Parts: sequence; structure tokens; C-alpha cells
Amino acid sequence: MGYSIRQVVQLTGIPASTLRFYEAKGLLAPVRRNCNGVREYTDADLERLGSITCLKNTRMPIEEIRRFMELCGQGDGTLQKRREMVRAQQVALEKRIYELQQYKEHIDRKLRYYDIACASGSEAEAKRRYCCEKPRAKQDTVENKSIEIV
Amino acid sequence: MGYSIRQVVQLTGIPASTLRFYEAKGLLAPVRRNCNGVREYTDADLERLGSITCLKNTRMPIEEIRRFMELCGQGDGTLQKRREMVRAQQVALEKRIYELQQYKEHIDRKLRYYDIACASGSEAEAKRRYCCEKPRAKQDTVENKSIEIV
DNA sequence: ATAGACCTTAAAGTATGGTTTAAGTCAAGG
DNA sequence: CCTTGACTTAAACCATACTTTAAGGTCTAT
Repeated sequence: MGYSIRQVVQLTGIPASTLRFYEAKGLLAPVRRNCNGVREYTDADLERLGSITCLKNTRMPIEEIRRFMELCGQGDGTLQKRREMVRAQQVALEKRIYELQQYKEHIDRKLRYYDIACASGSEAEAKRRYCCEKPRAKQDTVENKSIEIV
Repeated sequence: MGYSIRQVVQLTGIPASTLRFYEAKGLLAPVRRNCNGVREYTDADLERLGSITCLKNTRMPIEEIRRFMELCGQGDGTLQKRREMVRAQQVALEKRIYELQQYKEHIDRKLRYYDIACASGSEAEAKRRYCCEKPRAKQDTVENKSIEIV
């Protein structure tokens, strides 16, 4: 009998308005309807929603997700193209994870700085102590004029 | 003498329109001007732009970045609050990196599936082979009716 | 048979994060 | 002197990804 939109909301956490929006935009192929025009989602629809969530959360724009799903509906002739899209997404995601790990180091350093500042009650004190730890950039002068964490 | 907006664009890769936008929104404190009203950025401004970029790219909304930068301008009385904000951002970032790693596994699986499909020239064939590799969800039936990768 | 819950649609509205435009100021070079 | 190029502002505009609204259909219980 399929899943009602209510059930899909509960199973996926995606709001009903968004489910309709995805279908209208072609991310999800037209969902089967009962005799009253009410949607009945299948297991395959749920799987596709899982893929949409994955691609969306890894920053694929919805227009590109739409193109991918369109290719999925066109049979084996589009396998190569689909493989390329997935590969590109994998590369982009690896790059993004690496980037975030770099930003994490920045945040970690900021937190250590604030730990020192809070412990000593003074940012000026933290800056004095912090210059022993911070990795130095080329333009840092002898006078430490650019030591500034914010 | 400070850096012209042109130089800051070159140094940071941030467009001039965005630099002005950040300043207008209070992410960056009012930049010093020369006698003609032209902006002259300091090294401290560049450091703050680095922090803004970091926070922005780790998904802090600009309104929250603004509040953080505001606290930064209010002296040692706000150290505790600032530490908390940085700590919250660290936690959110760790969670995000973990999430992306999960999504990466999804994408990696998808790619292996398409590798098999492309090699055999048929998605049906890939589905047959793939069910040996895919981690099974609870609702998967004996008939594999929900094996669907997209 | 009437209320209330739950579904439908198309269209308008919203939030975020900028970018573009129009109109003007200023300094330097020909 | 006048053009060129780089800067300034405020305000309008844009893209993305939804969300909300308004108007209406259908099922169920009282």
C-alpha cells in the first residue's frame, strides 16, 4: 500500500512541504497516487530520498541532484555519466572534509587561547603567553605586532 | 599606511563588495579611512577577516559572527562568553566532520556500485553483485526488494 | 450532515548571503 | 581642463532552498 506523506515525514525527518518541493523540482520522480490523488511512497522512493539527503548535505546543488536523478531514470546508457558525477562528488567531499579539518585546527587554537585568557582573566596576558604556541606566519615581526587572535 | 581594498581582495580572495558588506553588517569593525574616506585595512583587520572566513566556512551564521566580533570589541568582561561561543563552534564542527565522513561512506559505496555497473554495462548486473557487499538494513527482505542504489 | 483532520495545488513569501547598479568624489596624467 | 580609473554610498537586485498561504477535495466520527 505504500507510505503516506506523514509516515515519510516520520521516517526521514524531511518536512512534507520539502517532500512536495523535491518532487515538484524533479529530484524525486512523480510519486504514485491513490484514487484520490494522495501520494503513496514506495521503498524505492525512501531510498532515493536517502540519496538526495546525502548529495544535498555534501553540497550538491539541487539542480545537479535533479540532473543526476534524471539520468537514473534513463537506463544503462547513462551509467558512465552517473559514475563521473558520483566520482566528482567524492572528490569534492574529500576536499571539503580536509578543509574543515584545517578550520578545526584554527578553532582549536582559538579555544586554547580563550582558555588561557579566561584563566588569567586578561586577553593581554593570553596574547603574551600565546605567542610561544602559535605557528608563525611569514609577516610576523619581531615585535609581534600582528599577534591578534580575536 | 595600511592596505587598500584592492590589496585585501588580492590577499584574501574576498571580493571588494563582500568586504564592504561585512563591514556594513558589523562583522568587521569600521575600517580606518584616509583623508578622502578611502579604506585603509590594518594587519589586525586581515586577521579578523581570517577569523570571519573560518567561522563562516564552519557554518556560523553571519549574525552570530557579528555578535562574536561585537564581544571582541568589549574587553575582558566578555572573555567567558566568547570562550563558550568558540567551544560551541568546535563541538558543532566536530559533529559536522563526523557527519560528512558518514556521507563519504555512502558516496564511496555508490561509486563502487557504479564501477561494477559500468564494467558490466548493466545496472541490473551490478545490483545482483552488489547485494553481497552492501551492509543490510533491518527492513531488507529475503527477496532483496529494497536493494536500490540510485 | 456537519465538524475536523488530513490531503491536494499554485503562488506568494521568507531567510541567508551576498552582488549589482547608479550616482557621486577624488587624484593623476595628457 | 578634462578624461580615466579607483574609490565611495545607498538601495535595489539576485540565487538558493525552502515555507507559508489560500482555496479546495475527501474521509471519519458524531
